Amino acid sequence: MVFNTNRVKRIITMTSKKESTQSTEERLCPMPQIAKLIGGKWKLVVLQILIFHGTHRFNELRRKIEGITQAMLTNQLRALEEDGLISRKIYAEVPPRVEYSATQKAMDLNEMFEEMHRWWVKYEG
Amino acid sequence: MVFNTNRVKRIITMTSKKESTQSTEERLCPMPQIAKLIGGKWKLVVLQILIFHGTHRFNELRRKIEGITQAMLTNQLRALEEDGLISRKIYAEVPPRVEYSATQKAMDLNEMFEEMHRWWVKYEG
DNA sequence: CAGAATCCTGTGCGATACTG
DNA sequence: CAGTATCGCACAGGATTCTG
Repeated sequence: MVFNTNRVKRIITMTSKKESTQSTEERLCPMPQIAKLIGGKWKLVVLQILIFHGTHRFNELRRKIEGITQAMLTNQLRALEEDGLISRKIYAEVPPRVEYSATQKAMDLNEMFEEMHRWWVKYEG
Repeated sequence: MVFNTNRVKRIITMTSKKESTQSTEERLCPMPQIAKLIGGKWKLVVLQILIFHGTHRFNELRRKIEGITQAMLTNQLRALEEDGLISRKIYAEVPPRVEYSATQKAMDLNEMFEEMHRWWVKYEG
């Protein structure tokens, strides 16, 4: 083991409220549920942009995310909004303007993104 | 912005090798590719177990991961092995024994898991 | 501009049965 | 014990068209 064993133990302890009947899947933080929040092909991309590059309009996102269709972007934005990860602000203008931005809940994912990024640079960059 | 802006700037700088033609998706670390490595319904679950709970045999994993089928577990383990995230050690015994463990590459994801876990506890725990 | 509404397709995922 | 081998479906993901 190269990583800090104490930190690992602490995490395992934190997560094991009941010792006996629960599966490992439950005692650790439940990845399937996390996958629902940030899984899929686009959610991490959208979050990354909104977290690190600030508020964007719909078509700004669309242009920045190569390969995504309008429908998919709409879907992902709706899902993210439902999960409280992004906020949607509509301006009563003509032409209509809608701005998307990361909520605090999403902002707090930035540390995770940083770790993910360091890891990526180390092994795939 | 609540989070540390300097760190954010540093990350953006780190990732932008070419400024001009590349999409944001490419200038930041490419989430679609990361999703290929650790995405899907089971990979994070398997990795979490192997990283934080050490080496496991096939059926040990199977028992710990509620709801997974043999076929799926095999698939995910093969994929993870191909990506260099887990190692597979076969013992020439009867009955056969195969042990799976996290590689260093996977071990280095533990910080990301920790951040993910802190976030989960804060918002969903 | 920012979508809604359709329709369509690939494949992620799973159930089941069989094997060295 | 630790797998393969099939089969099949639901659903994520996508192309296209229409609208306030």
